[in-house]
Amino acid sequence: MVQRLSTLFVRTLRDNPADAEVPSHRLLVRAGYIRRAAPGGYTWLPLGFRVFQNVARVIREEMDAIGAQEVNFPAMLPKEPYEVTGRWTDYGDNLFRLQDRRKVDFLLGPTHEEMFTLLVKDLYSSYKDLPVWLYQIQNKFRDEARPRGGLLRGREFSMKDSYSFDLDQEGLQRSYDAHRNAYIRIFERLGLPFAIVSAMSGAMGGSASEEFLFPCDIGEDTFVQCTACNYSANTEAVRVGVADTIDASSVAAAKVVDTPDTPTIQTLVDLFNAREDLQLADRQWNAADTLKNVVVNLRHPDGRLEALAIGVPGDREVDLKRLEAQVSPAEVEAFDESHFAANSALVKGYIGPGVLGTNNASGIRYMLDPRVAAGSAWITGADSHGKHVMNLVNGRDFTADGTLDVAEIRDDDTCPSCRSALTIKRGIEIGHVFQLGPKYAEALGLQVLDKNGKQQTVTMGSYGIGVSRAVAAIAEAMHDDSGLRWPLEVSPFDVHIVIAGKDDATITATAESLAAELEGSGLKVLLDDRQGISPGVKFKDAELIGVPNIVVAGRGVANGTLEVRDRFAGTAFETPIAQVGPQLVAQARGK
RNA sequence: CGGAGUGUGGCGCAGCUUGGUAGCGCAUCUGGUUUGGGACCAGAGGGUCGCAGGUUCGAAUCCUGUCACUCCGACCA
Repeated sequence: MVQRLSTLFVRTLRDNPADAEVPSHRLLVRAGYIRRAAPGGYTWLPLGFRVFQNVARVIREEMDAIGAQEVNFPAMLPKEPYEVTGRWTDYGDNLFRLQDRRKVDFLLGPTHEEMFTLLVKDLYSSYKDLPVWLYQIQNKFRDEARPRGGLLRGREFSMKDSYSFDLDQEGLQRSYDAHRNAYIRIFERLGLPFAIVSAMSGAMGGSASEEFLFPCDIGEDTFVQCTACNYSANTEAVRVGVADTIDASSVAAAKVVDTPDTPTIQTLVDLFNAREDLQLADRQWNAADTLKNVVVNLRHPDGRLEALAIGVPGDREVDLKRLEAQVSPAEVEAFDESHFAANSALVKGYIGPGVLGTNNASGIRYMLDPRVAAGSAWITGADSHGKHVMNLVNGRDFTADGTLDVAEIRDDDTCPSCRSALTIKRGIEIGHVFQLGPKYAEALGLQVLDKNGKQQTVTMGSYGIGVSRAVAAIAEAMHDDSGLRWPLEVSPFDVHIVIAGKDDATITATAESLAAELEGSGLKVLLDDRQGISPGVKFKDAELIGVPNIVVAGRGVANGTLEVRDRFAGTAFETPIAQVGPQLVAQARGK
């Protein structure tokens, strides 16, 4: 049925809502696609819900095409499975917990690995049943500390999550590749540009993991791409290779230097450059010649607190996100004055490898950035107030407990794969594929009998797409200054017909007849039949709403033409009335 | 959770400094004029000023608390 704008449940806004900052959020609210209903929760209005359903349809078609089967779980889940896997506590404050009238604990599902695992365990027990791929499109709940960007990060949001179950790693790899390829097709159909980057698996556990990121300045994820090869990774997942060993035989013996008033790396470097006896023959000292030792506390899941020291070149900071990702599930806390006071070996501001390490005075585990090559010489703390030591050689004068790759990644850093330069970009995570491995199957006892009649633990994969987030991402990617622009595949309507100009029976009849013709051919039509509204308002609304094809029935009708506009190309053609229908139908068929 | 800012009809805002019972634009309704780029005239409806206390004869305005929102940071399949 032709949808008339005069009866469509919508109210477009002339002004931007004050609480919306990012363009997709502003436009989705202004054009009447969504309304905020709760902190981090949005209501879909008819226009928005059509787009949402279209995105979901594309996802369904591609998931079904690879043989995945759709199921649907409740959002309110029992605590027990999540206790077994530890996520009842590991998920922390981000988990919505609630109790029933008898004080029994429940949670609102943030993701459903446990439930899918138990479902398969419930029904299947033979290798002959595998592989099996199940998915659902469902609202997820996460008590985000800071929802933002409207649909981009909500506390209740729609996610397509699928799960694969295989007998072995080769099977898992096939399942993973099938989903990965399906995701590529999905995002291509949605018209979303994307980068596939290596990722950390985070709270999900498991091993191989890649993210689909929509590159975009307002994105919350930072990733690197190699300028030469196809390496790309979330900055949290970038792994710098361990530097080659350097021959240290010509390095003079380590020497302690008095360095009063050098609280920062810069003041230390300045002092070395100012002292004639310390100056270098061929260049200035710089921050990269110093070894900075950063001490943090790790809070382990069992509540235990462990101090950890990290040695990084002085020109780099420790990237807390990268650190958190590396030490997960432990959390990073500050090492404050009271902790310094409790460890007398540490001299704040002058900490050096002399006391760090499990076998040294502080007893603190000491990890080195992989850039700190064996055989490299450093200026670093001498563990005595106002003193540093120079020519301290890694491997000769000190050893660490291992390497830990958590220093910040910078533009122009070296690609771990081909040694060319990396560039840093931001992106919105729109999809994520994981090889979970046996973690959940093991925890929940999902086993099947193999050919030999022996119990085998199943290996799993998990694959997510943020459906509501994808709607926002498309809006973000496609909009222009006048409003939204939807690819035909997801547009709420195929054609937006505007009745413009003076009230004229011929114009109205022509528009009505075109609308009926298009609907008859299976297209979805939005007809702006509002009366007493000036054409300018209708044009502005049409551009704001963003249906890609706009047909204007107006002054041209007297000469036998309609104006056909392309929202993306910005073009407008006067087209003979009889040609308009067939032309739009052909375009829609070819989409 | 830390820092900054903001809460006044559906949306955007003024009023708050100096307390006196709420106003403007958009949107909505009625009538009329208008009709190819967010028209005009006349009239109308709609707000316990985020919430709860307090001060005061009197609070949108001052005080305290609280909730929510936005931005930056922390956090975040």
